[in-house]
Amino acid sequence: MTVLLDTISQNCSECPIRHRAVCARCEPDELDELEQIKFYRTFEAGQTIIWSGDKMAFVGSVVSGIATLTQAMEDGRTQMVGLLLPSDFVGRPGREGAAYNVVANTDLVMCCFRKKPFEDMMVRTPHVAQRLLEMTLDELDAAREWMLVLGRKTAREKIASLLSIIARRDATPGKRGPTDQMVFDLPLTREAMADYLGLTLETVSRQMSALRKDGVIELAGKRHVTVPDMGRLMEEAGDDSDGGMLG
Amino acid sequence: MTVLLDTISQNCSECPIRHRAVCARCEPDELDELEQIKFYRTFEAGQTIIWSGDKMAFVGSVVSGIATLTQAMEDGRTQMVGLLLPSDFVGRPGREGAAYNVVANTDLVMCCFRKKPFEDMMVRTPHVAQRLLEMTLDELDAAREWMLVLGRKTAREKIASLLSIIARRDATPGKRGPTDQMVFDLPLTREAMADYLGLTLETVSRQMSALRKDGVIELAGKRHVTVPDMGRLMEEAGDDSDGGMLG
DNA sequence: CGAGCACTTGATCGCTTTCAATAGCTGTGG
DNA sequence: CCACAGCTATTGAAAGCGATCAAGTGCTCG
Repeated sequence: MTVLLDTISQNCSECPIRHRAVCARCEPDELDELEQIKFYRTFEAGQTIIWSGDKMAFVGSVVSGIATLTQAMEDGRTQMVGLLLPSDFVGRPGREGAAYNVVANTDLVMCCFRKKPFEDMMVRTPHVAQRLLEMTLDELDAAREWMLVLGRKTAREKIASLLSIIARRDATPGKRGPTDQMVFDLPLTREAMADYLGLTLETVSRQMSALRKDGVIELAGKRHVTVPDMGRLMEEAGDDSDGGMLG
Repeated sequence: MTVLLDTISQNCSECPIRHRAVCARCEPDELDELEQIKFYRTFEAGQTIIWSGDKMAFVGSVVSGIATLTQAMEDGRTQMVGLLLPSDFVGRPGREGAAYNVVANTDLVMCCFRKKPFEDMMVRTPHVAQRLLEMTLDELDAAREWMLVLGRKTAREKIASLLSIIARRDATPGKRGPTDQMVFDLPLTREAMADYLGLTLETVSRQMSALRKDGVIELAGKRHVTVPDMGRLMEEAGDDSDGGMLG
Protein backbone atom coordinates (compact mmCIF):
# COMPACT_ATOMS: atom_id res chain seq x y z
CA MET A 1 0.00 0.00 0.00
CA THR A 2 2.74 2.41 0.89
CA VAL A 3 4.25 1.58 -2.43
CA LEU A 4 1.10 2.69 -4.16
CA LEU A 5 1.11 5.91 -2.20
CA ASP A 6 4.69 6.62 -3.15
CA THR A 7 3.80 6.46 -6.81
CA ILE A 8 1.35 9.34 -6.39
CA SER A 9 2.92 12.70 -6.82
CA GLN A 10 2.23 15.07 -3.96
CA ASN A 11 2.15 17.84 -6.50
CA CYS A 12 -1.32 18.82 -7.68
CA SER A 13 -0.05 19.98 -11.05
CA GLU A 14 1.00 16.42 -11.86
CA CYS A 15 -2.14 14.84 -10.44
CA PRO A 16 -3.92 12.47 -12.84
CA ILE A 17 -7.36 13.78 -11.87
CA ARG A 18 -6.35 17.44 -11.77
CA HIS A 19 -8.59 18.45 -14.66
CA ARG A 20 -11.69 16.49 -13.72
CA ALA A 21 -11.93 16.56 -9.93
CA VAL A 22 -13.40 19.14 -7.61
CA CYS A 23 -10.22 21.20 -8.04
CA ALA A 24 -10.55 21.34 -11.83
CA ARG A 25 -11.44 25.01 -12.02
CA CYS A 26 -8.97 26.22 -9.43
CA GLU A 27 -6.42 28.94 -10.16
CA PRO A 28 -2.79 28.33 -9.12
CA ASP A 29 -3.19 30.25 -5.86
CA GLU A 30 -6.32 28.31 -4.97
CA LEU A 31 -4.51 25.09 -5.79
CA ASP A 32 -1.71 26.09 -3.43
CA GLU A 33 -4.25 26.54 -0.68
CA LEU A 34 -5.82 23.13 -1.37
CA GLU A 35 -2.37 21.57 -1.47
CA GLN A 36 -1.72 22.76 2.06
CA ILE A 37 -4.76 21.05 3.54
CA LYS A 38 -4.76 17.87 1.48
CA PHE A 39 -3.42 14.46 2.45
CA TYR A 40 -3.52 11.05 0.81
CA ARG A 41 -5.09 7.91 2.25
CA THR A 42 -5.07 4.41 0.86
CA PHE A 43 -7.64 1.67 1.32
CA GLU A 44 -7.52 -2.00 0.51
CA ALA A 45 -10.04 -3.77 -1.67
CA GLY A 46 -13.06 -4.65 0.45
CA GLN A 47 -12.31 -2.10 3.13
CA THR A 48 -15.11 0.20 4.30
CA ILE A 49 -14.04 3.82 3.96
CA ILE A 50 -17.01 5.38 5.72
CA TRP A 51 -19.89 3.79 7.63
CA SER A 52 -23.36 5.17 7.17
CA GLY A 53 -24.24 7.33 10.16
CA ASP A 54 -20.65 7.93 11.21
CA LYS A 55 -19.35 11.41 11.59
CA MET A 56 -17.34 12.39 8.54
CA ALA A 57 -14.00 13.90 9.36
CA PHE A 58 -12.90 14.38 5.79
CA VAL A 59 -14.09 14.78 2.24
CA GLY A 60 -12.04 14.07 -0.85
CA SER A 61 -11.56 12.73 -4.34
CA VAL A 62 -10.94 9.22 -5.59
CA VAL A 63 -7.51 9.32 -7.23
CA SER A 64 -7.30 5.70 -8.32
CA GLY A 65 -9.43 2.61 -7.83
CA ILE A 66 -13.17 2.15 -7.53
CA ALA A 67 -15.51 2.66 -4.60
CA THR A 68 -19.24 2.21 -4.16
CA LEU A 69 -21.94 3.94 -2.15
CA THR A 70 -24.46 1.48 -0.72
CA GLN A 71 -27.57 1.68 1.36
CA ALA A 72 -28.69 -1.28 3.41
CA MET A 73 -31.94 -2.33 5.05
CA GLU A 74 -31.94 -4.04 8.43
CA ASP A 75 -32.63 -7.45 6.94
CA GLY A 76 -29.57 -7.25 4.76
CA ARG A 77 -31.01 -6.17 1.43
CA THR A 78 -28.58 -3.69 -0.05
CA GLN A 79 -28.75 -1.31 -2.96
CA MET A 80 -25.78 0.40 -4.53
CA VAL A 81 -26.57 4.10 -4.96
CA GLY A 82 -23.29 5.37 -6.35
CA LEU A 83 -20.28 4.12 -8.26
CA LEU A 84 -17.19 6.21 -7.64
CA LEU A 85 -14.45 6.30 -10.24
CA PRO A 86 -11.24 8.33 -10.23
CA SER A 87 -11.99 12.07 -9.90
CA ASP A 88 -15.35 11.47 -8.23
CA PHE A 89 -15.99 13.30 -4.98
CA VAL A 90 -16.72 11.66 -1.63
CA GLY A 91 -18.50 13.40 1.19
CA ARG A 92 -21.13 16.01 1.64
CA PRO A 93 -20.05 19.47 2.69
CA GLY A 94 -22.44 21.00 5.15
CA ARG A 95 -23.59 17.76 6.73
CA GLU A 96 -22.30 15.99 9.81
CA GLY A 97 -22.93 12.30 9.30
CA ALA A 98 -22.50 10.06 6.30
CA ALA A 99 -25.74 8.87 4.68
CA TYR A 100 -24.24 5.80 2.98
CA ASN A 101 -21.60 3.18 3.35
CA VAL A 102 -18.59 3.93 1.18
CA VAL A 103 -16.65 0.78 0.33
CA ALA A 104 -13.42 0.35 -1.63
CA ASN A 105 -14.08 -2.20 -4.38
CA THR A 106 -10.43 -2.27 -5.41
CA ASP A 107 -7.31 -0.96 -3.76
CA LEU A 108 -7.90 2.73 -3.63
CA VAL A 109 -6.11 6.04 -3.18
CA MET A 110 -8.00 9.10 -2.02
CA CYS A 111 -6.96 12.74 -1.93
CA CYS A 112 -8.55 13.94 1.30
CA PHE A 113 -9.28 17.28 2.89
CA ARG A 114 -10.32 17.74 6.47
CA LYS A 115 -13.92 18.74 6.30
CA LYS A 116 -13.83 22.04 8.15
CA PRO A 117 -10.96 23.69 6.27
CA PHE A 118 -12.50 22.50 2.99
CA GLU A 119 -15.87 24.00 3.86
CA ASP A 120 -14.19 27.26 4.83
CA MET A 121 -12.43 27.32 1.52
CA MET A 122 -15.66 26.65 -0.37
CA VAL A 123 -17.12 29.83 1.04
CA ARG A 124 -14.10 31.88 0.06
CA THR A 125 -13.20 30.46 -3.34
CA PRO A 126 -16.13 30.21 -5.76
CA HIS A 127 -14.24 27.93 -8.16
CA VAL A 128 -14.38 24.97 -5.81
CA ALA A 129 -18.08 25.45 -5.10
CA GLN A 130 -18.86 25.97 -8.79
CA ARG A 131 -17.11 22.79 -9.81
CA LEU A 132 -18.78 20.86 -7.00
CA LEU A 133 -22.17 22.11 -8.17
CA GLU A 134 -21.41 20.93 -11.72
CA MET A 135 -20.32 17.52 -10.47
CA THR A 136 -23.35 17.20 -8.21
CA LEU A 137 -25.72 18.07 -11.05
CA ASP A 138 -24.03 15.41 -13.19
CA GLU A 139 -24.41 12.88 -10.39
CA LEU A 140 -28.07 13.78 -10.05
CA ASP A 141 -28.57 13.18 -13.76
CA ALA A 142 -26.84 9.83 -13.46
CA ALA A 143 -28.95 8.90 -10.44
CA ARG A 144 -32.13 9.68 -12.37
CA GLU A 145 -31.04 7.67 -15.40
CA TRP A 146 -30.38 4.86 -12.95
CA MET A 147 -33.88 5.23 -11.47
CA LEU A 148 -35.38 4.45 -14.88
CA VAL A 149 -33.20 1.35 -15.04
CA LEU A 150 -34.22 0.20 -11.57
CA GLY A 151 -37.90 0.95 -11.91
CA ARG A 152 -38.79 -0.01 -15.44
CA LYS A 153 -36.24 -2.21 -17.17
CA THR A 154 -36.18 -6.01 -17.39
CA ALA A 155 -33.24 -7.99 -16.04
CA ARG A 156 -31.75 -8.32 -19.52
CA GLU A 157 -32.11 -4.60 -20.18
CA LYS A 158 -30.60 -3.80 -16.80
CA ILE A 159 -27.48 -5.85 -17.53
CA ALA A 160 -27.18 -4.34 -21.01
CA SER A 161 -27.58 -0.85 -19.51
CA LEU A 162 -24.83 -1.44 -16.96
CA LEU A 163 -22.48 -2.86 -19.58
CA SER A 164 -23.05 0.09 -21.88
CA ILE A 165 -22.44 2.56 -19.05
CA ILE A 166 -19.16 0.89 -18.19
CA ALA A 167 -18.20 0.51 -21.83
CA ARG A 168 -18.78 4.17 -22.60
CA ARG A 169 -16.67 5.19 -19.63
CA ASP A 170 -13.81 2.73 -19.49
CA ALA A 171 -13.47 1.05 -22.80
CA THR A 172 -10.68 1.29 -25.30
CA PRO A 173 -12.34 1.23 -28.70
CA GLY A 174 -11.30 -1.85 -30.64
CA LYS A 175 -10.05 -1.74 -34.16
CA ARG A 176 -11.57 -4.83 -35.73
CA GLY A 177 -14.83 -4.14 -37.53
CA PRO A 178 -16.62 -1.25 -39.10
CA THR A 179 -18.99 -1.13 -36.15
CA ASP A 180 -17.65 0.36 -32.97
CA GLN A 181 -16.32 -2.54 -30.97
CA MET A 182 -15.54 -2.03 -27.29
CA VAL A 183 -13.34 -4.01 -24.93
CA PHE A 184 -13.14 -3.60 -21.17
CA ASP A 185 -12.78 -5.35 -17.83
CA LEU A 186 -15.74 -5.41 -15.49
CA PRO A 187 -14.76 -3.62 -12.31
CA LEU A 188 -17.54 -5.34 -10.38
CA THR A 189 -18.29 -8.84 -9.11
CA ARG A 190 -21.60 -10.43 -10.06
CA GLU A 191 -22.84 -9.59 -6.60
CA ALA A 192 -21.87 -5.93 -6.95
CA MET A 193 -23.58 -5.84 -10.33
CA ALA A 194 -26.69 -7.30 -8.68
CA ASP A 195 -26.58 -4.64 -5.96
CA TYR A 196 -26.23 -1.99 -8.62
CA LEU A 197 -29.20 -3.23 -10.60
CA GLY A 198 -31.61 -4.39 -7.92
CA LEU A 199 -31.28 -8.05 -8.95
CA THR A 200 -29.95 -11.27 -7.44
CA LEU A 201 -26.51 -12.44 -8.41
CA GLU A 202 -28.05 -15.55 -9.98
CA THR A 203 -30.15 -13.45 -12.32
CA VAL A 204 -27.11 -11.39 -13.24
CA SER A 205 -25.20 -14.56 -14.06
CA ARG A 206 -28.05 -15.96 -16.13
CA GLN A 207 -28.51 -12.79 -18.15
CA MET A 208 -24.78 -12.47 -18.76
CA SER A 209 -24.85 -16.02 -20.12
CA ALA A 210 -27.89 -15.22 -22.25
CA LEU A 211 -26.28 -12.10 -23.75
CA ARG A 212 -23.17 -14.16 -24.50
CA LYS A 213 -25.21 -16.93 -26.12
CA ASP A 214 -27.02 -14.36 -28.24
CA GLY A 215 -23.77 -12.81 -29.40
CA VAL A 216 -24.35 -9.44 -27.80
CA ILE A 217 -21.16 -9.79 -25.75
CA GLU A 218 -18.14 -12.08 -25.65
CA LEU A 219 -16.58 -13.16 -22.38
CA ALA A 220 -12.97 -14.12 -21.72
CA GLY A 221 -12.66 -15.26 -18.14
CA LYS A 222 -15.34 -13.88 -15.86
CA ARG A 223 -14.52 -10.24 -16.18
CA HIS A 224 -13.08 -9.45 -19.60
CA VAL A 225 -15.84 -8.29 -21.93
CA THR A 226 -15.87 -7.61 -25.64
CA VAL A 227 -18.83 -5.84 -27.19
CA PRO A 228 -18.74 -6.48 -30.94
CA ASP A 229 -21.50 -4.01 -31.70
CA MET A 230 -22.28 -1.17 -29.34
CA GLY A 231 -25.43 -0.29 -31.26
CA ARG A 232 -26.79 -3.75 -30.61
CA LEU A 233 -25.96 -3.46 -26.92
CA MET A 234 -27.76 -0.12 -26.71
CA GLU A 235 -30.82 -1.67 -28.33
CA GLU A 236 -30.75 -4.45 -25.77
CA ALA A 237 -30.54 -1.80 -23.05
CA GLY A 238 -33.79 -0.30 -24.33
CA ASP A 239 -32.02 2.95 -25.13
CA ASP A 240 -32.45 4.73 -28.41
CA SER A 241 -29.22 3.96 -30.22
CA ASP A 242 -29.87 6.61 -32.82
CA GLY A 243 -30.79 10.23 -32.37
CA GLY A 244 -32.19 10.35 -28.86
CA MET A 245 -31.61 13.83 -27.50
CA LEU A 246 -30.95 12.74 -23.97
CA GLY A 247 -27.86 10.77 -23.13
CA MET B 1 -55.44 31.18 -14.48
CA THR B 2 -54.98 34.89 -14.64
CA VAL B 3 -56.86 34.99 -11.40
CA LEU B 4 -54.31 32.72 -9.80
CA LEU B 5 -51.49 34.85 -11.08
CA ASP B 6 -53.05 37.98 -9.69
CA THR B 7 -53.08 36.51 -6.23
CA ILE B 8 -49.30 36.11 -6.28
CA SER B 9 -47.48 39.15 -5.07
CA GLN B 10 -44.86 40.38 -7.47
CA ASN B 11 -42.81 41.36 -4.46
CA CYS B 12 -40.16 38.82 -3.45
CA SER B 13 -40.27 39.87 0.17
CA GLU B 14 -43.85 38.62 0.40
CA CYS B 15 -43.20 35.47 -1.61
CA PRO B 16 -44.38 32.26 0.11
CA ILE B 17 -41.24 30.37 -0.93
CA ARG B 18 -38.83 33.20 -0.23
CA HIS B 19 -37.02 31.38 2.57
CA ARG B 20 -36.75 27.95 0.96
CA ALA B 21 -36.18 28.50 -2.74
CA VAL B 22 -33.01 29.14 -4.67
CA CYS B 23 -33.16 32.78 -3.53
CA ALA B 24 -33.25 31.89 0.16
CA ARG B 25 -29.78 33.14 0.95
CA CYS B 26 -29.94 36.31 -1.11
CA GLU B 27 -29.25 39.72 0.36
CA PRO B 28 -31.71 42.54 -0.41
CA ASP B 29 -29.60 43.89 -3.27
CA GLU B 30 -29.31 40.43 -4.82
CA LEU B 31 -33.04 40.00 -4.46
CA ASP B 32 -33.57 43.28 -6.29
CA GLU B 33 -31.51 41.96 -9.14
CA LEU B 34 -33.47 38.71 -9.28
CA GLU B 35 -36.70 40.65 -9.13
CA GLN B 36 -35.75 42.48 -12.28
CA ILE B 37 -35.26 39.36 -14.35
CA LYS B 38 -38.07 37.24 -12.93
CA PHE B 39 -41.50 36.65 -14.42
CA TYR B 40 -44.39 34.40 -13.46
CA ARG B 41 -45.92 31.68 -15.59
CA THR B 42 -48.91 29.51 -14.90
CA PHE B 43 -49.64 26.01 -16.12
CA GLU B 44 -52.79 23.95 -16.02
CA ALA B 45 -53.01 20.50 -14.47
CA GLY B 46 -51.80 17.97 -17.00
CA GLN B 47 -49.88 20.47 -19.08
CA THR B 48 -46.30 19.67 -20.04
CA ILE B 49 -43.98 22.45 -18.93
CA ILE B 50 -40.85 21.22 -20.66
CA TRP B 51 -40.31 18.36 -23.11
CA SER B 52 -37.24 16.19 -22.76
CA GLY B 53 -34.68 17.22 -25.35
CA ASP B 54 -36.13 20.68 -25.89
CA LYS B 55 -33.98 23.71 -25.48
CA MET B 56 -34.64 25.29 -22.10
CA ALA B 57 -35.26 29.00 -22.31
CA PHE B 58 -35.83 29.50 -18.62
CA VAL B 59 -35.19 28.07 -15.18
CA GLY B 60 -37.25 28.77 -12.10
CA SER B 61 -38.96 27.76 -8.89
CA VAL B 62 -42.29 26.12 -8.27
CA VAL B 63 -44.32 28.67 -6.31
CA SER B 64 -47.52 26.68 -5.90
CA GLY B 65 -48.78 23.32 -7.16
CA ILE B 66 -47.00 20.08 -7.94
CA ALA B 67 -44.95 19.03 -10.93
CA THR B 68 -43.14 15.81 -11.82
CA LEU B 69 -40.01 14.94 -13.72
CA THR B 70 -40.43 11.82 -15.83
CA GLN B 71 -38.29 9.78 -18.15
CA ALA B 72 -39.84 7.66 -20.85
CA MET B 73 -38.67 4.76 -22.99
CA GLU B 74 -39.69 4.49 -26.62
CA ASP B 75 -42.24 1.78 -25.92
CA GLY B 76 -44.04 3.98 -23.43
CA ARG B 77 -42.71 2.73 -20.13
CA THR B 78 -42.24 5.77 -17.92
CA GLN B 79 -40.51 6.37 -14.64
CA MET B 80 -40.95 9.40 -12.47
CA VAL B 81 -37.54 10.69 -11.41
CA GLY B 82 -38.49 13.79 -9.48
CA LEU B 83 -41.42 15.21 -7.56
CA LEU B 84 -41.40 18.98 -7.45
CA LEU B 85 -43.14 20.79 -4.61
CA PRO B 86 -43.31 24.53 -3.93
CA SER B 87 -39.81 26.03 -3.63
CA ASP B 88 -38.21 23.26 -5.71
CA PHE B 89 -36.05 24.35 -8.60
CA VAL B 90 -36.63 23.48 -12.26
CA GLY B 91 -33.90 23.50 -14.85
CA ARG B 92 -30.24 22.88 -15.09
CA PRO B 93 -27.92 25.86 -15.32
CA GLY B 94 -25.05 25.19 -17.68
CA ARG B 95 -26.88 22.80 -19.95
CA GLU B 96 -28.74 23.47 -23.16
CA GLY B 97 -31.45 20.84 -23.43
CA ALA B 98 -33.82 19.41 -20.87
CA ALA B 99 -33.12 15.83 -19.83
CA TYR B 100 -36.65 15.04 -18.61
CA ASN B 101 -40.26 15.84 -19.22
CA VAL B 102 -41.58 18.29 -16.65
CA VAL B 103 -45.34 17.99 -16.22
CA ALA B 104 -47.71 20.00 -14.07
CA ASN B 105 -49.70 17.57 -11.92
CA THR B 106 -51.93 20.29 -10.57
CA ASP B 107 -52.49 23.87 -11.62
CA LEU B 108 -49.11 25.44 -11.10
CA VAL B 109 -47.39 28.79 -10.73
CA MET B 110 -43.71 29.15 -11.48
CA CYS B 111 -41.33 31.99 -10.79
CA CYS B 112 -39.12 31.96 -13.89
CA PHE B 113 -35.82 33.49 -14.88
CA ARG B 114 -34.50 33.57 -18.39
CA LYS B 115 -31.64 31.13 -18.41
CA LYS B 116 -28.82 33.35 -19.58
CA PRO B 117 -29.29 36.24 -17.13
CA PHE B 118 -29.71 33.72 -14.32
CA GLU B 119 -26.48 31.95 -15.22
CA ASP B 120 -24.69 35.27 -15.38
CA MET B 121 -25.97 36.11 -11.97
CA MET B 122 -24.87 32.75 -10.56
CA VAL B 123 -21.29 33.57 -11.46
CA ARG B 124 -21.43 36.96 -9.81
CA THR B 125 -23.45 36.27 -6.68
CA PRO B 126 -22.25 33.29 -4.67
CA HIS B 127 -25.41 33.15 -2.56
CA VAL B 128 -27.51 31.86 -5.44
CA ALA B 129 -24.94 29.23 -6.40
CA GLN B 130 -24.45 28.18 -2.77
CA ARG B 131 -28.14 27.69 -2.21
CA LEU B 132 -28.49 25.79 -5.48
CA LEU B 133 -25.66 23.49 -4.42
CA GLU B 134 -27.41 22.81 -1.11
CA MET B 135 -30.67 22.07 -2.87
CA THR B 136 -28.99 19.84 -5.43
CA LEU B 137 -27.22 17.85 -2.73
CA ASP B 138 -30.57 17.36 -0.98
CA GLU B 139 -32.14 16.20 -4.23
CA LEU B 140 -29.29 13.77 -4.76
CA ASP B 141 -29.85 12.32 -1.29
CA ALA B 142 -33.55 11.97 -2.05
CA ALA B 143 -32.81 10.31 -5.39
CA ARG B 144 -30.56 7.78 -3.68
CA GLU B 145 -33.11 6.99 -1.01
CA TRP B 146 -35.56 6.45 -3.84
CA MET B 147 -33.12 4.09 -5.58
CA LEU B 148 -33.24 1.78 -2.57
CA VAL B 149 -37.03 1.84 -2.79
CA LEU B 150 -37.04 1.05 -6.51
CA GLY B 151 -34.35 -1.60 -6.40
CA ARG B 152 -35.01 -3.55 -3.25
CA LYS B 153 -38.42 -3.01 -1.74
CA THR B 154 -41.57 -5.06 -2.27
CA ALA B 155 -44.73 -3.48 -3.66
CA ARG B 156 -46.19 -3.12 -0.18
CA GLU B 157 -43.02 -1.54 1.16
CA LYS B 158 -42.90 0.81 -1.82
CA ILE B 159 -46.42 2.07 -1.16
CA ALA B 160 -45.71 2.46 2.54
CA SER B 161 -42.49 4.32 1.74
CA LEU B 162 -44.26 6.75 -0.57
CA LEU B 163 -47.01 7.36 1.96
CA SER B 164 -44.53 8.03 4.72
CA ILE B 165 -42.57 10.44 2.51
CA ILE B 166 -45.71 12.40 1.68
CA ALA B 167 -46.93 12.24 5.26
CA ARG B 168 -43.70 13.61 6.67
CA ARG B 169 -43.77 16.47 4.21
CA ASP B 170 -47.38 17.49 3.88
CA ALA B 171 -49.25 16.18 6.83
CA THR B 172 -50.89 18.08 9.60
CA PRO B 173 -50.35 16.01 12.74
CA GLY B 174 -53.67 14.81 14.12
CA LYS B 175 -54.66 15.17 17.72
CA ARG B 176 -56.39 11.90 18.51
CA GLY B 177 -54.14 9.31 20.08
CA PRO B 178 -50.88 9.12 21.96
CA THR B 179 -49.22 7.83 18.80
CA ASP B 180 -48.48 10.39 16.16
CA GLN B 181 -51.40 10.28 13.79
CA MET B 182 -51.07 11.93 10.39
CA VAL B 183 -53.70 13.12 7.93
CA PHE B 184 -53.10 14.27 4.38
CA ASP B 185 -54.37 14.29 0.81
CA LEU B 186 -52.51 12.30 -1.81
CA PRO B 187 -51.29 14.73 -4.46
CA LEU B 188 -50.91 11.89 -6.99
CA THR B 189 -53.21 9.64 -8.99
CA ARG B 190 -52.73 5.90 -8.73
CA GLU B 191 -50.99 6.00 -12.07
CA ALA B 192 -48.57 8.71 -10.92
CA MET B 193 -47.87 6.68 -7.78
CA ALA B 194 -47.15 3.69 -10.00
CA ASP B 195 -44.76 5.74 -12.12
CA TYR B 196 -43.07 6.96 -8.98
CA LEU B 197 -42.59 3.47 -7.60
CA GLY B 198 -41.92 1.39 -10.69
CA LEU B 199 -45.20 -0.52 -10.37
CA THR B 200 -48.42 -0.84 -12.34
CA LEU B 201 -51.44 1.11 -11.25
CA GLU B 202 -53.28 -2.14 -10.49
CA THR B 203 -50.59 -3.19 -8.04
CA VAL B 204 -50.72 0.24 -6.40
CA SER B 205 -54.46 -0.08 -6.00
CA ARG B 206 -54.21 -3.60 -4.58
CA GLN B 207 -51.56 -2.65 -2.05
CA MET B 208 -53.47 0.45 -0.97
CA SER B 209 -56.46 -1.80 -0.34
CA ALA B 210 -54.29 -4.27 1.54
CA LEU B 211 -52.83 -1.58 3.79
CA ARG B 212 -56.34 -0.30 4.48
CA LYS B 213 -57.61 -3.78 5.27
CA ASP B 214 -54.69 -4.29 7.67
CA GLY B 215 -55.40 -1.03 9.46
CA VAL B 216 -52.15 0.65 8.50
CA ILE B 217 -54.04 3.46 6.77
CA GLU B 218 -57.63 4.70 6.56
CA LEU B 219 -59.07 6.04 3.33
CA ALA B 220 -61.82 8.61 2.91
CA GLY B 221 -62.56 8.96 -0.77
CA LYS B 222 -59.71 7.96 -3.04
CA ARG B 223 -57.23 10.54 -1.93
CA HIS B 224 -57.73 11.48 1.70
CA VAL B 225 -55.46 9.38 3.91
CA THR B 226 -55.26 8.98 7.66
CA VAL B 227 -52.29 7.21 9.20
CA PRO B 228 -53.26 6.20 12.73
CA ASP B 229 -49.74 5.10 13.67
CA MET B 230 -46.74 6.50 11.83
CA GLY B 231 -44.43 4.02 13.56
CA ARG B 232 -46.44 1.17 12.09
CA LEU B 233 -46.29 2.75 8.63
CA MET B 234 -42.52 3.13 8.89
CA GLU B 235 -42.21 -0.53 9.83
CA GLU B 236 -44.26 -1.46 6.79
CA ALA B 237 -41.93 0.69 4.70
CA GLY B 238 -38.98 -1.39 5.89
CA ASP B 239 -37.43 1.66 7.52
CA ASP B 240 -36.07 1.61 10.99
CA SER B 241 -38.67 3.47 12.96
CA ASP B 242 -36.40 3.81 15.98
CA GLY B 243 -32.88 5.06 16.20
CA GLY B 244 -31.56 4.56 12.70
CA MET B 245 -28.92 7.17 12.04
CA LEU B 246 -29.88 7.67 8.45
CA GLY B 247 -33.16 9.16 7.52
C1' DC C 1 -79.10 9.63 -17.80
C1' DG C 2 -74.93 8.42 -20.11
C1' DA C 3 -69.99 9.32 -21.17
C1' DG C 4 -65.60 9.55 -19.37
C1' DC C 5 -62.33 8.92 -15.98
C1' DA C 6 -60.06 7.15 -11.82
C1' DC C 7 -60.05 3.37 -9.30
C1' DT C 8 -60.93 -1.51 -7.70
C1' DT C 9 -60.97 -6.36 -8.04
C1' DG C 10 -60.41 -11.01 -10.20
C1' DA C 11 -57.88 -14.65 -12.86
C1' DT C 12 -53.95 -16.05 -15.13
C1' DC C 13 -49.24 -15.67 -16.86
C1' DG C 14 -44.41 -15.15 -16.71
C1' DC C 15 -40.20 -13.23 -14.97
C1' DT C 16 -37.26 -13.01 -11.21
C1' DT C 17 -36.27 -15.01 -6.86
C1' DT C 18 -35.21 -18.72 -4.00
C1' DC C 19 -33.11 -22.93 -2.91
C1' DA C 20 -29.76 -26.10 -4.27
C1' DA C 21 -26.06 -28.39 -6.63
C1' DT C 22 -21.96 -27.95 -9.40
C1' DA C 23 -17.94 -25.92 -11.78
C1' DG C 24 -13.71 -23.26 -12.00
C1' DC C 25 -10.05 -20.76 -9.93
C1' DT C 26 -6.52 -19.55 -6.36
C1' DG C 27 -3.81 -20.23 -2.60
C1' DT C 28 -2.19 -23.29 1.22
C1' DG C 29 -0.21 -27.18 3.21
C1' DG C 30 0.77 -32.12 3.41
C1' DC D 1 2.61 -32.33 -7.01
C1' DC D 2 -1.74 -33.07 -5.56
C1' DA D 3 -5.60 -32.43 -2.14
C1' DC D 4 -8.59 -29.38 -0.19
C1' DA D 5 -10.62 -25.04 1.48
C1' DG D 6 -12.68 -20.85 0.18
C1' DC D 7 -14.44 -17.94 -3.03
C1' DT D 8 -16.80 -16.52 -7.35
C1' DA D 9 -19.64 -17.85 -10.85
C1' DT D 10 -22.84 -20.97 -13.42
C1' DT D 11 -26.85 -23.71 -13.97
C1' DG D 12 -31.23 -26.19 -12.74
C1' DA D 13 -35.89 -26.67 -10.67
C1' DA D 14 -39.57 -24.76 -8.20
C1' DA D 15 -42.05 -21.02 -5.96
C1' DG D 16 -43.78 -16.40 -5.52
C1' DC D 17 -44.76 -11.84 -6.67
C1' DG D 18 -46.11 -8.40 -9.65
C1' DA D 19 -47.69 -7.79 -14.52
C1' DT D 20 -51.14 -8.45 -17.74
C1' DC D 21 -55.70 -8.98 -19.39
C1' DA D 22 -60.35 -8.26 -18.27
C1' DA D 23 -64.59 -6.81 -15.83
C1' DG D 24 -66.86 -3.99 -12.96
C1' DT D 25 -67.62 0.12 -9.59
C1' DG D 26 -68.26 4.85 -8.36
C1' DC D 27 -67.81 9.58 -9.18
C1' DT D 28 -68.19 13.97 -11.91
C1' DC D 29 -69.78 16.58 -15.48
C1' DG D 30 -72.27 17.41 -19.57
